[in-house]
Amino acid sequence: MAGRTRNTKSKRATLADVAKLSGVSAITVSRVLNHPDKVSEELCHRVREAIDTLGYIPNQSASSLASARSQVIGVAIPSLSNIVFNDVLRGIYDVAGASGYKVLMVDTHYSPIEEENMIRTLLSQSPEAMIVTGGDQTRACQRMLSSAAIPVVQMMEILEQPLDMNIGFSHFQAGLEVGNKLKECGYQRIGFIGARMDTRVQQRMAGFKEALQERDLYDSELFTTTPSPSSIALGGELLRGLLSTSGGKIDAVFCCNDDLALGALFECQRMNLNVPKDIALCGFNDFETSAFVNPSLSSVHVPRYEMGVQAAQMILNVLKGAPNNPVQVDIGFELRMRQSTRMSSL
Amino acid sequence: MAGRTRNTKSKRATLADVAKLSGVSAITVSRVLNHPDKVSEELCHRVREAIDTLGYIPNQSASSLASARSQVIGVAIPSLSNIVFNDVLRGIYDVAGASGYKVLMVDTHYSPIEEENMIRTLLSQSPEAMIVTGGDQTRACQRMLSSAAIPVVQMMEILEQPLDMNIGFSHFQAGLEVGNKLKECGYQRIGFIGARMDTRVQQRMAGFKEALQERDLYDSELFTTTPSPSSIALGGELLRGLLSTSGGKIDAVFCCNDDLALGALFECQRMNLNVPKDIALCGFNDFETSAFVNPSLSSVHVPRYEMGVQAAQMILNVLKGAPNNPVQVDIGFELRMRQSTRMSSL
DNA sequence: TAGGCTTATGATAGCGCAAACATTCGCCCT
DNA sequence: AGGGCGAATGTTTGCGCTATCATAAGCCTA
Repeated sequence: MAGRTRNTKSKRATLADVAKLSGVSAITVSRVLNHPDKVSEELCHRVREAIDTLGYIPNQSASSLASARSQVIGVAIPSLSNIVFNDVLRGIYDVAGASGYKVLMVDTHYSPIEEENMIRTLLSQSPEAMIVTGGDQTRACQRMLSSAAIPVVQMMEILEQPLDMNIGFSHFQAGLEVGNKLKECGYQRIGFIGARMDTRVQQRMAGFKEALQERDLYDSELFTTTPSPSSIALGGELLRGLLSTSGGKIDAVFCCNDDLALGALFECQRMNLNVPKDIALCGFNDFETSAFVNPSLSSVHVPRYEMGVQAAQMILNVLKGAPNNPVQVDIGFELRMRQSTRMSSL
Repeated sequence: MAGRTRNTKSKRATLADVAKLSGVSAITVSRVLNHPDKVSEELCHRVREAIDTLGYIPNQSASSLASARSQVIGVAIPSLSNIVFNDVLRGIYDVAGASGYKVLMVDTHYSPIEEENMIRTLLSQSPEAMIVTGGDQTRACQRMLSSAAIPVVQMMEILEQPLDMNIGFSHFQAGLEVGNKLKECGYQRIGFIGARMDTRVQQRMAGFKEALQERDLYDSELFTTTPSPSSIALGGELLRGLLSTSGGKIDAVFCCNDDLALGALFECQRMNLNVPKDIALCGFNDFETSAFVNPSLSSVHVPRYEMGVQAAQMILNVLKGAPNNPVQVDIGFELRMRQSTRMSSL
């Protein structure tokens, strides 16, 4: 019905309406809402009653305009499909929400151009702070963010030259450690499958490659990548492709994320390949499924929720005027080696 | 750096600044941005140059206040952890974003009380429309939504008495059909495990129960529920519990969602129970994993992304003044029976 | 008891923008 | 040539709120 009756001009109640009804000035009503300690209990009570009877809801636009405080934190993530960002978002929402901030989130679809436009849109809402993903914003976008003169957190990865604050971990290092681990396990013909290939995946791959090169185990033929978005289905396809082009002589594969890894695992099962005997698999991100699937999937665990929480906290600290807020936080990662990489001999 | 230099008062440029620099009146600049067809090409160009050099970004609060149009659509979902809502959100974002609307999303944590507060907050942003989940808002909340006099879509389920517009499907019917299907397959000792037990899960369970009762197959001992949020881990636990309390005499289990179902499946594998020979499993929501896991998991497919898309479209239609916009849409569902319920005899 | 202080409330102004109305100019028609 | 019209631009006003300053009343101290 609401949508149907918009013509009936029962204008939304304003501060002035509440003021009139409760017999005080408008500013007093404002104070009841924003600084109740500065108003006598009796008036406070009377005003609140008026607010209730009128169903008054403050107009945040007017408030923002008058006070230059929007109570909004802008967040830009590259994808809503990727569950990884979901967990981070949840952390941000939980912390920001608890402090009365609204979160205005945009999805940049992994495109710096789109990111620039979306961030411009976000900035038009006068956010008090911004949380963005990674460091490959366009120059124009970085300029906008800087001249907005608000706290900015770049998250998900550790950057050499952050715009302002930064939280994440080294994807290169993570890839390197996975590579080292697979070497340690004694695998000899080690492959890689990657999808989307955004900067973070590229860094993981670079680290992984470096680890393999160190013992001359790197074989470019065993590295398969595609710009397509990753999915379980794609993981199966990439694995099958890798097996066929390499003549099947592969004993371990690092998948750039758990979507691909699970897809690869399920595909192996359908091909009657034993994991890890015939082929070992390692993923990245450590989804809940990975710990429970059989065989359980080795992966790199990242404290995503925690990262969102801390990103928001860094913001709130600055907004509250905390003096020595950390500027760069390495939240780390953790290799979780499970059955999918256990050597049969062990 | 941005966060550190907020004191340097290089105030953000305003319309007036742009107007002065380009030698026109403020309203002309406004028109260049909002109704460029009403301004001569030459002026348009000059103004845009000034906008670029000043890095002008409009103040949406001021715009909203002056024009009574916020360009914001409010969305309330019960959980960010539940991937189900992710897909819906994505649909909403894609459609709303493409039409220049911003989405302000809140997470109500499955609590009507919290929902009421969050929706109050949302309404203070003067959204032009709202999309909320389900129909169990508090009375106060429903009153707020109605008196906001904006289009409202309640989504995820079909409601008897929607506040305004409504899109979803019948969870009762879905549960009923799953029950009928399992009966058809010849299962005799049929159980149910459910988590969270929000209204939609309750409806699924009710439909399922009705289907079983019809042939006297309902056994309350085989129905296990918990208010805890669902997870893969929990699915395993619930299944183990069900097997132990029922003395193992169960041949099929309907899990209220795919998290639980996958957890149950993995647990069966660890207990060396053959699915579907020893026990059949059916989930709900049809995650991508469900189609690829081995054995593949029967589930109820729901067009979530599509639902988000259509919810947003219904909103946009009303905002554009379309005359006969549908008020209630049943988006349906589809049973996808896979290996986890295939009788060995078939 | 005067002076200064705090506490509670109010009056005024202005945040940045767009709606509404006003003005100007050139053009067409008769 | 005069009236009428539309396109292009400008002026004024006010959206609803809060920052700022002003005021009034009470209270303490010396």
